[in-house]
Amino acid sequence: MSREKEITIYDIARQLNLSAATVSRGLKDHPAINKHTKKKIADLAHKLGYRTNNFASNLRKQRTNTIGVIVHELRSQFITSVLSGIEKITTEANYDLIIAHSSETYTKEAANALNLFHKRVDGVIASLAFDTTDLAHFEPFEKKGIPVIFFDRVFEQSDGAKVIINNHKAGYEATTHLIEQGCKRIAHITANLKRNVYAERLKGYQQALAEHGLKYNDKYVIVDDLSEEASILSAKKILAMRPLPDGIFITNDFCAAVCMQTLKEAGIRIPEDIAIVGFNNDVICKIIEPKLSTINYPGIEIGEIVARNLINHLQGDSNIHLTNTIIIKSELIVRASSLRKKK
Amino acid sequence: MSREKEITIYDIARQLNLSAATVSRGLKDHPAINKHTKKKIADLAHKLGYRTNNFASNLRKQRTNTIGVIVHELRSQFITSVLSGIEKITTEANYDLIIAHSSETYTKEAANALNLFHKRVDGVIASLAFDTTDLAHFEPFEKKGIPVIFFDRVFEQSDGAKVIINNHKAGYEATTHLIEQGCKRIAHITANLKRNVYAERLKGYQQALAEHGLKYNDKYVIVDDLSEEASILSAKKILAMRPLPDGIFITNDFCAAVCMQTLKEAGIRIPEDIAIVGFNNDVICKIIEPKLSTINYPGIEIGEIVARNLINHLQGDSNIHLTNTIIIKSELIVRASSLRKKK
DNA sequence: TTTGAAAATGCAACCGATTGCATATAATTT
DNA sequence: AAATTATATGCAATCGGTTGCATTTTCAAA
Repeated sequence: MSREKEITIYDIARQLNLSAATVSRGLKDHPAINKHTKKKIADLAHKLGYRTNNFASNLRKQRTNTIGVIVHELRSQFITSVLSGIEKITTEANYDLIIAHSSETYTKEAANALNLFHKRVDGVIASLAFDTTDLAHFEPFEKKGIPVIFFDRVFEQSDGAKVIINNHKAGYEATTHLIEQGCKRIAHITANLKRNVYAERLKGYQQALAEHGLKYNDKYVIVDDLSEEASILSAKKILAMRPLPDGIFITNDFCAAVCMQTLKEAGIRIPEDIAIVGFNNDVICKIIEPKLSTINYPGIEIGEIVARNLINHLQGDSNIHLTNTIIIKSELIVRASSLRKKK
Repeated sequence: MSREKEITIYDIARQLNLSAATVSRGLKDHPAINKHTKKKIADLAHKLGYRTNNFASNLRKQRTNTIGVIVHELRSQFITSVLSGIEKITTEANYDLIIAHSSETYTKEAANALNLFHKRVDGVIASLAFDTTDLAHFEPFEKKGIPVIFFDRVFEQSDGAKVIINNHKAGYEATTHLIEQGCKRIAHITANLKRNVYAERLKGYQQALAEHGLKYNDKYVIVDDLSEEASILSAKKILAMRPLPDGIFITNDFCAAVCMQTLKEAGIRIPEDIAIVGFNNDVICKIIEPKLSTINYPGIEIGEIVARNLINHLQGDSNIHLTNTIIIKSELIVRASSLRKKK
């Protein structure tokens, strides 16, 4: 069944009475090759159903034209948006993608990194797992000069390249908005504070409170893992608080949606009793009742920018190590879940 | 920076006074190699930081250990679940994955197929775009004996391998459930009827109506593209129907969620005025108010089964062409959106 | 000690595209 | 027509692992 012989440049060369070198150059539009020769080569290649052998080519060129992507989770609207942006750019530039996910564990993340290293990817794009506390598993890449670029979940203090939003500012704006809507006791539901994104948002939340003369209270900060079960638990903790909070800034839309639902079931009116702001601008925001205020975090753009930068670096058009941090614009989107006052 | 020389089996061979052949065999645990020699090779390889060169290996072996996946859309809960299942299995079996998405267009799907063909994937997993009406773009694979296995969106009449659910039965059960809840005028919102999944569900819907003595009415069937905008329009069409339907079977949860919301805004009570059943069992079902009844379509399992079958075939453990259709169990999940009667 | 078989290892030809350098051919200048 | 310069093409080594077959080593049986 698979007995058809593969066509190589040697077959083409023989039939046209040329050398393999000429065919190779002709196929990739080398300037030294005559136009007519190129045409003949291209025509015959097409006729014979020639397909280039990337392994031979990679072997010789010592490059793989492959980019590795490590994400913490696949089943997330935000992440798939980012991936879709990355895919668009890398495909255009003729790079392959190997996508690996760590399911939020350091161990799998390190294993994935090692695997990509052995696969000899030309570059890596990564977003860190919950419990990753060092970048040792990325050192082999650094030693070999293989560029690694982080997005979203990063180490802000490291000097690696990264694409992020200003999480501090986003947290500040979300909280300030709640204050402006008249909230006095604002809770915050977030995730593992080892991760920059959550730590920064918390700081923004704290700063907003401070600037508006509200006292920061540990008890109003809940850390969970953003799963459905954890979100229900978090909502129950909120319900048990005395006095009850009148506003919550939740670091993730899905988590916010689940909380909202649990609160509603307990008879809380939103936004009248408790106003809520989420994070990410997931499609879920517009489906839940009332619609969820949130921070718009543009996944596709992030993906495109990350990929573009990596590829420019690989092609020598720019250097990642110079522009070490890129900050993408994010903004507050106000919807019904937090809107108490008419404008 | 990237000046460190790559270690090859020749380096190891030289240092141990062995031939490259022995090192090659030793590294892959060939039975003809002495245990002690193997140990020495493995130790030195590790010490020198040797990493195998897959291109050289692939070039020689004429296999890529790569599987191509073509899906119609990345940003879908169902699809990412499937991908996550595929990824699990292929990673365990040490295969790489190239993921391409067609954005629901035949043109991109064909381009992706061609690309994967040129990349010489060992096998292909695919789910078709809305407007794909033939499988001509998969012929090159067939000619070369490269296995292609379809899931979800397939041509049921083709004799290619496929993994699906019984869409006819699912449509029948969803509709029958609505009838049992007392619905008399049941509408159906679906997508491009060229796609088996939607065509079959429609047939199931029709059969259920017929068996329960309800007349089938063209006007109650709306075809859209499942986008947010289209779903809102569909809901408006429902609202304009006279008499108003009292039940809707919607072929996709996201679409159902958007419709439900639009209907609610128009003052319709769910399930009292209109009962609704969706499809897929997306997380969204449990977040929307009232919770959405749906058909459970287990993405991860589908992905695992598809991948497992393909890999078994590639490794000669079984033959895809023999077991040509695999039907996965799906089932109705009843939630508040369709529950009118107490049990 | 000799012999035969089993166990280990080596030889060398692949796989197919790339590329620095040399050579041949054509076009241009003197 | 000879010399000079472009323009085209070819030669051959290279990338690194694999594998059929030959050769060597080891070890038990004769």
